[in-house]
Amino acid sequence: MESNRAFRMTSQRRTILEELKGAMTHPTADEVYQRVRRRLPRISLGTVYRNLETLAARGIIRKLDVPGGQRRFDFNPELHYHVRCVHCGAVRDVVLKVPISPDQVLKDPGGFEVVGIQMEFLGICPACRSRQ
Amino acid sequence: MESNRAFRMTSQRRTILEELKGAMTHPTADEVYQRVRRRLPRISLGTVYRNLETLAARGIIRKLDVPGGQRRFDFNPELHYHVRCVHCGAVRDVVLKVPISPDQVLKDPGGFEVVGIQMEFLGICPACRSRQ
DNA sequence: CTGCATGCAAAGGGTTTGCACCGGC
DNA sequence: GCCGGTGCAAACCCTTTGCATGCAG
Repeated sequence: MESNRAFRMTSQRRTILEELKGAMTHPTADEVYQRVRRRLPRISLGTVYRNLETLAARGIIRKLDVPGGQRRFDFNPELHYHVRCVHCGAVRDVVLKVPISPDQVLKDPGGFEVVGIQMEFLGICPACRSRQ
Repeated sequence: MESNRAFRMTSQRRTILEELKGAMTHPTADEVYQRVRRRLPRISLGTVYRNLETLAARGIIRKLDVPGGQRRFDFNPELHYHVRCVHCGAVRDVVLKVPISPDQVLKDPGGFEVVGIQMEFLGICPACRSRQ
């Protein structure tokens, strides 16, 4: 997860981190871009993507590869789980009763060496519920 | 899941279904296209996409929205789970010991009305394991 | 015949990348 | 000053769509 290559804290990178930390919403790259642009109007979307990628590769933030949707980013790099609103795509953290492990639930791994679970809950967020 | 609009069994649609049934690999749209093209050389990729979409909307096949990857299609429309190879992306069915429900594992849904789980196991497929 | 399905090609959305310049350290 | 980071724009990949034509029922 960590690399030894030099790592420069540019103003762009710092601002991206700050905005990501300030957002509880697990924003998409474009949402991060829009927020950061208010403070650094000349930043480019490419820079946002490159930084989110770099920060995720170093384990500073977490990349959420949403099934069939836009990628989102999470300031909290610790392993945890999410609910995603099936209407608007909003993502929020959830807490499990007990940790879940593959061999707890898996009967037959079909010849694969299982190394993890990708799990996400689907739901309807408060805003979308009241909107109906 | 079902629609009342007329549903024509064209040769393209039939061939796509047959090839999907014959493939145990949960192929991507392009993989289906390549297979079908051997039998119907003039078929277009757009037709494959449209048919896979239509068939999924009618519950005849299942669309697998893979996190951070290409969409895949499953001939079996029943709810079941998959392992995905983190190296080559191959997908295979797995069997669970017991069914899993959201409120079994979820402590705090964070205000969401939870309607489902999206779950996928990650692993290394036999082919990639022996290749290492 | 009717109107859904097709082939083709162009457009679309999200993400990545090549390149010359910029600026942390 | 070195070399990683940036802005810009073009390229990229996968998927969707508009349109005229084809063909199943």
